[in-house]
Amino acid sequence: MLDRVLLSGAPSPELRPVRVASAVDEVADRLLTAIAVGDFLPGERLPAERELIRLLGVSRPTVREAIARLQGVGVVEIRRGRNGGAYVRDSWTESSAAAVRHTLLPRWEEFEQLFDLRGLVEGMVAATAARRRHPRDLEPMREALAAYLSARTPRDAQTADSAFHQAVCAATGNPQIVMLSRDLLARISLGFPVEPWGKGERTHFHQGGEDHKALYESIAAGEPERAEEIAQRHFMISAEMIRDVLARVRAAGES
Amino acid sequence: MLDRVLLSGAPSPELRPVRVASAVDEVADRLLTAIAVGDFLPGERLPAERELIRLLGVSRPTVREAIARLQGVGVVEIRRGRNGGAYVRDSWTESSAAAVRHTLLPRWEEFEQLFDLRGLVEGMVAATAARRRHPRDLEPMREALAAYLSARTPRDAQTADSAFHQAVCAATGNPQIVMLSRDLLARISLGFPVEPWGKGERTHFHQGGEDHKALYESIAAGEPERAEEIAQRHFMISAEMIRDVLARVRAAGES
DNA sequence: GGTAAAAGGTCAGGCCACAAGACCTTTTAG
DNA sequence: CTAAAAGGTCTTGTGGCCTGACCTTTTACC
Repeated sequence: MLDRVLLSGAPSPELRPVRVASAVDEVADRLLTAIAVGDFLPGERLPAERELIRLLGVSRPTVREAIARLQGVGVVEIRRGRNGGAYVRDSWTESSAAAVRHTLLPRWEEFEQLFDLRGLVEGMVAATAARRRHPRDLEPMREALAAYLSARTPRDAQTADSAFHQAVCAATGNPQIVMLSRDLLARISLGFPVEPWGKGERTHFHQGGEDHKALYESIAAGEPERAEEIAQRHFMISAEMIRDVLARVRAAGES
Repeated sequence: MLDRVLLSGAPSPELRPVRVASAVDEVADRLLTAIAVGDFLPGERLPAERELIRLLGVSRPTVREAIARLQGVGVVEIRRGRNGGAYVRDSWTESSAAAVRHTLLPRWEEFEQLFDLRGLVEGMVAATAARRRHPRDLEPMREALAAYLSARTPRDAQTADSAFHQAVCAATGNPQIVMLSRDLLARISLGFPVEPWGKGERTHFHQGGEDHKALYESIAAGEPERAEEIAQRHFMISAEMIRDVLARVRAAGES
């Protein structure tokens, strides 16, 4: 009802102007999402152009322009010759701080809402996983947890962290939930690497380990309320860290 | 991890083939969604072509082809002359039963997952609304509830129902939640009208009234657990009805 | 150390969906 | 009866994308 007044007389929110996503837009978005979600970690190489053509089903110029955009924002670095390709840059937040300021800060309110939503959804996911958990679902969680606790490098920790949360989602037995969780992660991470934890945040890192352990136990024990509470708090802290990073970026931009 | 094996060697789910949505696809999808969500009820007329051009920012041939598709599936009926336009057909499920069978049945598993997800999400929404409710948020809910209880025609009930659930979402204070809820509704309703309740389902209708009343009261009283339980059950029942309708369609198709 | 393979870099030609705009036809309110 | 408001039709122009061939750079491997 309110929409009808707010949106310039449009009888439905669906009738807002259409933004025909071009193929280049789509590919650039996909690649950026894949990087943000952690499918390609800093230092790793994206598939070769001709491989991406095959995977994505688009032409080479399209892929090239998409990659050129990522390069333009400082997300990847192009190397030529054999073993060349688009390499994800280390800690690309710093190099693209300017881009972050221009892209993210104006939409900050939206990000706060997304943080909130993600906390709620992941809480719900954890509770549901605790209710429906099946013995065979616990196995991957145990594995990921072990990998996380024994991780030496931030990269390993990140991979294990991702695997763990994915395992929790999978334990709900609903693929749509996995997709929703992944989508939220992508929308939140579009501006910065998955876990923007520099060297100083190792402490949180370990606290995160406690969180993961407690979350696993509450799910394994079938305690929905506890699982929900832990997950929600966990993702709140995660959001808090990103806020800190952003605050630093903002400060750096104003100085 | 598993994805890397399952998806034909793709290193990331984001690298599946791109489907560049054409402008026509997008517009047709928007219109169908708007109808499915109940922004345009049976018997009502869509905005005129030239109006849609203005709203959607696309060219006339594009709008025309999109509308032609809706006509092709039997969703709208075109009338010419003054006061002409695309009118939403009454009970278009029946007229397009064949389309339903070909479109929906193959994806039935996905729909079951969406029903499940919707129940969980709406439960979470209700609980959150109960926790965060603000006096000014309760007003629209009361209004919609009153409208629902005093509705004479199914159409009025439908409008009020939609307004009520939207008000609950709004009470969470998070616009992203409103969008998520709307998106889920759209994805579920894409095949059939919002509330596929024929004359025989009036009983459920009334029970729905009880649900709405109880939901409002638990939110107003600030009882998250009760609100969550009511909402979840409410949407489970809703899903059950759609299952019934589909079962009937399937039976009609096999006979 | 040479060479071929594997990557990125460049370019030209052709196609198709879409945008813009003018104009025709049908219906109906007034 | 007439003009307005709708859908129906057509033409023309353009931009984005695909195809495909070829060039350049680097490096693994013989």
